[in-house]
Amino acid sequence: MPLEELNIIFMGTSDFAAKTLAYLCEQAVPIKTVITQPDRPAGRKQVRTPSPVKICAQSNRLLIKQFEKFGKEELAAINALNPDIIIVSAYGLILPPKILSLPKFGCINIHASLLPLYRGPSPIQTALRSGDKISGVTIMLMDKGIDTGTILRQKKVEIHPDDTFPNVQEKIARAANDIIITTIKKYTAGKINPVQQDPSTATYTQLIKKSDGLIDWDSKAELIYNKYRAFAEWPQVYTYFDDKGRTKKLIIDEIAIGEIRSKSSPGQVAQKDGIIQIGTKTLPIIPKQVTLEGSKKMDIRSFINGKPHFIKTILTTKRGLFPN
RNA sequence: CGCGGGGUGGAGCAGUCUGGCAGCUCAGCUGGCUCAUAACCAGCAGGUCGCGGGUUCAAAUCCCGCCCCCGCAA
Repeated sequence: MPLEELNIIFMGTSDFAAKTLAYLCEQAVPIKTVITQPDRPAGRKQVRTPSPVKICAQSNRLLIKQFEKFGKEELAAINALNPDIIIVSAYGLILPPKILSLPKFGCINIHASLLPLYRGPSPIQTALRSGDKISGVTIMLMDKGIDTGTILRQKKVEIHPDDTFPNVQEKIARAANDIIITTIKKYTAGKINPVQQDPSTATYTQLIKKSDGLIDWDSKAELIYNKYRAFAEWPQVYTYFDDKGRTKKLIIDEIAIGEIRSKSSPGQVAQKDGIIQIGTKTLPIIPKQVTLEGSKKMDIRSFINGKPHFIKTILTTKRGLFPN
């Protein structure tokens, strides 16, 4: 069905969703209305900040609606728009089932994994943490469950060993853009037979908390590295550092894995051939960029210039729990 | 009034509590040494100590006001 004849609503909030919306606008797909989460307080000043989707919608002069909840009024408002189809991408809240049946063609969802793998809120991060080499995007029809709907189309994406969250997200968003328009056209023309997911192979992802970024040095270097890749954008990986008796949080912005197994015990900082390395259960971790609490992001060399006592300290997972 | 750390040569920091010559590591420059190094030796240059006011014989340091950066919280 030609897109021009469809009443399309786009629902989304995050950066990932904004990439799709931007593409749809670029391709002149008529979006009747954009629904995004209300502006939330953010940052140190707690300023109410518009979502990436809202910013994109504004610059494309689209109609924007922001609902605090989905009660009768809100549903009626959506119904009044007479949508033929709603495209949902990373909206961030679970939609009430009543919305799903409002549009003639239902709600379709863009999900950043190859369902039924990685259902839930953090598919990209979970794929990276698992060290997966393949991920992808799924376009599906939404039903009552979370990411359980029938599949319209999927596209695979390769993940390279040094990919981190931002560029994997970018790849997957691009894959989504590659298929979204033709999928909608074919689906609304009745040319796609939705395929059921096999629930026996389904896996689930968790909402990520800031504290998930804490590094456990007593684990394999590969696991720490994968965590760093997954959380590169948010919440980042961090450890605690005894700065002359004061425990401080140290974010490690950029790391690599050393090639030679070191004798250092987990969390032990050492300098070898001028390179700072931190012991793990296996290979050493080499920090390259760090941010100390209260300070700016800097390269490890600069950090050592100011705090030479960092070498020989033992990093830990808790505040105030340092040996000696 | 949410909590906390900070602004000192180009980079990262100490010095501030207890006022008294501007200090450390790195980078830079000059020369030297070495088969060689993110190595070593000798020397040089580079600073309105965030901004404004106050106290004082004397302020990076004490007092008042302001600006900016960052970690937490949300």
